[in-house]
Amino acid sequence: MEQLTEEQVREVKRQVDIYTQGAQEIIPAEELANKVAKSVSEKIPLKIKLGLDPSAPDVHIGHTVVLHKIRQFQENGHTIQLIIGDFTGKIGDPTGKSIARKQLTDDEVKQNAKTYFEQFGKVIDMEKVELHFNSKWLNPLHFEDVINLAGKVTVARLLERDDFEERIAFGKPISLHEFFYPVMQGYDSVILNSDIELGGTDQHFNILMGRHFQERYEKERQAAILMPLLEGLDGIEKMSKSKKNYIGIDESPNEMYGKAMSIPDELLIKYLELVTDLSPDQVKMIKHELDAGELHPRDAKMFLGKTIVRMYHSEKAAEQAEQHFISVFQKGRVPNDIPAFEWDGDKEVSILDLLVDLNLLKSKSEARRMIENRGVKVDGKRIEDTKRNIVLTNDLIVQVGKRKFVKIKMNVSNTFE
RNA sequence: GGAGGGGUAGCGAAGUUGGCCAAACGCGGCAGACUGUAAAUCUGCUCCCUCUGGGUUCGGCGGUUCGAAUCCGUCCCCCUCCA
Repeated sequence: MEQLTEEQVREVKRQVDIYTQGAQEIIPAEELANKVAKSVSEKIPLKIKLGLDPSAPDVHIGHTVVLHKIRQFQENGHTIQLIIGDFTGKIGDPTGKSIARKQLTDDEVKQNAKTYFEQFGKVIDMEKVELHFNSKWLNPLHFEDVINLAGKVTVARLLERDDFEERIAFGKPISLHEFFYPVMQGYDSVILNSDIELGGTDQHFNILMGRHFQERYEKERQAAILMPLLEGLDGIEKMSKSKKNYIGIDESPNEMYGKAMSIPDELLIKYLELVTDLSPDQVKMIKHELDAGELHPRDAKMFLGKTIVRMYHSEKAAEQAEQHFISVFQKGRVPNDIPAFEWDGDKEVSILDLLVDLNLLKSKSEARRMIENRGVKVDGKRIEDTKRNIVLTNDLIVQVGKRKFVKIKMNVSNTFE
């Protein structure tokens, strides 16, 4: 490699700093730096690989951790290789569970890929992405090719994978074809000549397989950037749809803002680093102010909420979400965008029936309990008596807990006076 | 194919000499207090209803009994060990 100019050295450092931010692990760090250096000096973009599982198209901000990293590479002119693992998805990965994951059809894969795209577009520039389906090169392989490929890795090596190791220790079965998942993923890197592969820390083993196979095919080995898995709103478990601890990137501004406010303080910096478009310096500054006690954690979190809403909606929406939050939660006012409920029942009903009919609570028993727990208000006044009857009027506001509101809209046909 | 263990509320887990069991306890969840929709803490709730009482629950079905999560029969499902 030629000697870099001083300016180029600075440029390399700048880029490396960005790519390193928030990463859990870089394997190996020198190689990443070297690759960037080479790219800068020879003005050739790096090929950045990201594999996608085509079976889970519900995108939440946990998924965007890796996307933000992608975006940083994009902004510096590198090439992004998005791989839809359609071949892998069609086989169906049982991954140790007794329930074998269902196999996806072509149509489902396509549909899921489309959903990914629409949503990914909010973080990265989809126009500038190279898209690959790995069935393109995996499908045509003959059994002989597969055997050859399999000959390039040892069983001992494959058994190093944590969950394989674990399953053997616990006497759980491993199907032979499961060994091929890392093999296929590694082979993808060979085909695409990837320079860097991105992934969550759970991809550690698979990404290293890419290095292994590239070496066996006498290619330059890719470097790995492993991003931490983002904890959800509970601060404990990994963010996931099923745990209901996620912020979906399709959610409304108020929901996003509110959810951001409810993350534990300990996660604040991590969120700023991993799911916002703030620069490393901006995050550092906030961290410094927090540590110095100059910035209230609540205010920092409000900034986080605003930033997230701004990214997925707009500056204006972010501003409004903040005003909404201040008004409703800090000052305890009733929000102004309460869902309306068209009421065409009787004009006077028991409070229990009302709560159930408005879908605020599931059963009358639950409604009774909620009242006994002092969690029900009608027009701002707490209901104490479970036997109470409510006379319904237009715009009457029924509230359960802190966050559930419904506004009654009297059906015209039923309004006699 | 053989031997054994088990299926209890969202989860984990007691209870199996029949009544005191709508079922301990923990977690989770919800509400209230305190707050910053954070954490910690405290309080209450957590099957349904016409609620100081009533109804339906402990894998399914059937039986014994005044009375069964607990006993018997049968079926379904899960797990472990041996082959």
